[in-house]
Amino acid sequence: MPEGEQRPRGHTQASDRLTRQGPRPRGAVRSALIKAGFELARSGGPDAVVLREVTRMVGVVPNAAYRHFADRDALLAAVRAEAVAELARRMVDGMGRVRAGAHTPTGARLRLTAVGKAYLHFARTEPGLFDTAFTDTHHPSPGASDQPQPLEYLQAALDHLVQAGLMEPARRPNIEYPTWATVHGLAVLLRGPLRSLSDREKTRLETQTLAFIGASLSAPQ
Amino acid sequence: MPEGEQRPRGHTQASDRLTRQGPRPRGAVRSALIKAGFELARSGGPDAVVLREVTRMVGVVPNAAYRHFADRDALLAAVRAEAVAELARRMVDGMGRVRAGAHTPTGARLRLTAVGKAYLHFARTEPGLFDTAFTDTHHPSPGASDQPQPLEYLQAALDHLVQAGLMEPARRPNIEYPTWATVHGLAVLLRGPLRSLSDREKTRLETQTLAFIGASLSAPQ
DNA sequence: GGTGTTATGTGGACGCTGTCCACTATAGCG
DNA sequence: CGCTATAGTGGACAGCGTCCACATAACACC
Repeated sequence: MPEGEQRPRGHTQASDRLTRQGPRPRGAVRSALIKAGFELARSGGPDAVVLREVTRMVGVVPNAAYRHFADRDALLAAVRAEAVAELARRMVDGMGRVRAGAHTPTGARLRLTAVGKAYLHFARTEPGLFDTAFTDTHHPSPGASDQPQPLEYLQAALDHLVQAGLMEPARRPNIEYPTWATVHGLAVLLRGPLRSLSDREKTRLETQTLAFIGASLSAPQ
Repeated sequence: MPEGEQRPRGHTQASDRLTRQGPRPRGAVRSALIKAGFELARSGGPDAVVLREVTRMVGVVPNAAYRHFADRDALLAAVRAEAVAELARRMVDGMGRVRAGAHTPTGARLRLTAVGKAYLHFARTEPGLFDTAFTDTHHPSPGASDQPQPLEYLQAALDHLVQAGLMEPARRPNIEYPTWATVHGLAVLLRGPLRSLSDREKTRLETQTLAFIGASLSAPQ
């Protein structure tokens, strides 16, 4: 025991608030835990979201987390939902920067590539959050809708592609999954087996892959 | 201390071999550790490869592992190399079942889809090994060549596609990466966000995705 | 307006993990 | 035959997720 600072036990007093960091506004700890977990996930991926560290950042004892989450996995699920929401936000931002109307041929094409580029850019610049967004959490993800939001934006972009006449309607059904798989797969490979490629090569591969998708979507027959 | 079984300390004797499991054949422990880790990875993925459990399976004290591997990560890297080798084996098997020659149009096409199907089948039937094969291990993977072997089979299949006249040579350069990304991405998504799909739907998506790849590869211009 | 219930945070403990250090015994070389 | 590198043992440590018992604050209700 280093210093002789005696801390009053039991009966908590007003002056105690500063040292004990007693009660906080309702629900503040819960969101603070998620926020702290989000920052840990950003810098170190899902494995960096360690319960004791999160509570330490919030200034609370480890057990306090169990008042808000069943276990570490539930906390991670909440952080994951936040990471997914952040990815969705980036995709919307990317699409929003396209000036051409969504129903014009060029607009439809540009929006689709904008969605893909935003996805790949997110994976490259926020690897921790990207890994967290797609980690497995036996607990169901809370908050967000059951359907993953990012998929919806891709679906909309593909629908516009059909409406603009750049893709045959017969090819449309379920095509969002091969499309998503291609972009997602490249993002994963660039973070994994292909991580030693230069930034220049990575960018070139991203461009080639988006063209690869475009070639399949607008293939005849 | 439950029983009064006194174990001789220090000076090890012949009769001791049975209880102490003393020295084993040279290098036997190392490969046994990898094999045990491989089985753990098969049933529980990379996180299931816990050093103490691996040594327990081999019948050796935890510290013994440190005579063969720098740390848990090095052991995991060895297990990962084994998982990659297993994936490569499955791909060769799948290609080998195609009877048509590799240089005939139908043979080239069938080989490419056989490679993709083997990849997806591996991910679906051996999820633990699949995750392990693509886990990150700060240690470089030992044993296997620097280039990932599975990629080489894909490259060969694509080369045959060009030679058979089913793909324009101008489209060939680096096309293995978008192709790999598509198959890998689908495998990952089916284990992640799309895991709740029925087996029937998954199989249909796999078929559609391979067709998606084929459409892009053999697109004109 | 006092009282009891519920939500929230604390303290201490347990078993598990990866890893380190000191020690021992064997194998194979000279 | 002796020495040195190699391989295995034993004990320890800190950090982790989690559980239990307890203390306190806010809130509802009569």
